[in-house]
Amino acid sequence: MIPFEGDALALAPRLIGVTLLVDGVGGIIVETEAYRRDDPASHSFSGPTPRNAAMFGPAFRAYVYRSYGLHWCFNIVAERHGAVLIRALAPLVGLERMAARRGGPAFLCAGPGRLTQALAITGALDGAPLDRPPFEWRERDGVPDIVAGPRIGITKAVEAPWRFGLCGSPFLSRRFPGTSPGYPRR
DNA sequence: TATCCGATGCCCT
DNA sequence: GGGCATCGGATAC
Repeated sequence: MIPFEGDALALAPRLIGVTLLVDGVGGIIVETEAYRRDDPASHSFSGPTPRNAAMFGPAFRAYVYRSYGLHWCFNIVAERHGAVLIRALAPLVGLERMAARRGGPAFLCAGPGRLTQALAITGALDGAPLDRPPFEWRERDGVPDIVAGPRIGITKAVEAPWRFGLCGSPFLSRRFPGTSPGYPRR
C-alpha cells in the first residue's frame, strides 16, 4: 500500500522519511526533488514524448529514464503530470547486495545514479505500478525535520527551492546551502 | 574544498 | 547535432 498522494511539490517533502524497498533492498528516503508539469526544468514541460510517457499516465507509477547516457534515474509520477526524483536513501536493508552492485561499500545511495545502481532499478521498470512488487513501502514514523534548497544539475528554473532533504542526514548526495558542512559530497 | 573533464546513449529540434 | 534531473577521477590550492 502506498502511503502518499498529491502533486509533485506536495509529494516531494512528503516522501522524506518514507522507507522504499525494491526487491527487498532499500532504505529511508532522505533526498528528493519536485518537477512540475509547468516547470521548465521538468521533462514533462514540453508535452508528451516517448521518453516521458509515464509522466502522462496514471500517478504513482515509476518514471525511469537514462541520464547522461549511462545512469538511470528513478522518479515517482505524481498527480498533475509531475514527478518526484528520488536522489538519496539512507541504506537500511540489503547492504551487501547494494555494495556488490555498486562495486564497493561507499556512497551506496547518495545520488540518483548511485541509488538506481544499488537498487537495480533500470528502464525495465519505467511505467511500473508502485503498489506491488518489486516495490514495497513503509510509512514514516512522524514528520521529520526537512530542509529545502535549489535543485541539482539543472540549467532552467535553477532558483526554485524544490529539493528537499532530511535535516542532518549524512546520506545526502550533497549538503544544502546554509547547513553545516561535513556531509560527503561524493 | 572547489572546479574541471571524459564517458556515454538517446531524446528531441 | 546539441544538450543533458550524473559519476568518478584528476588537478590545483
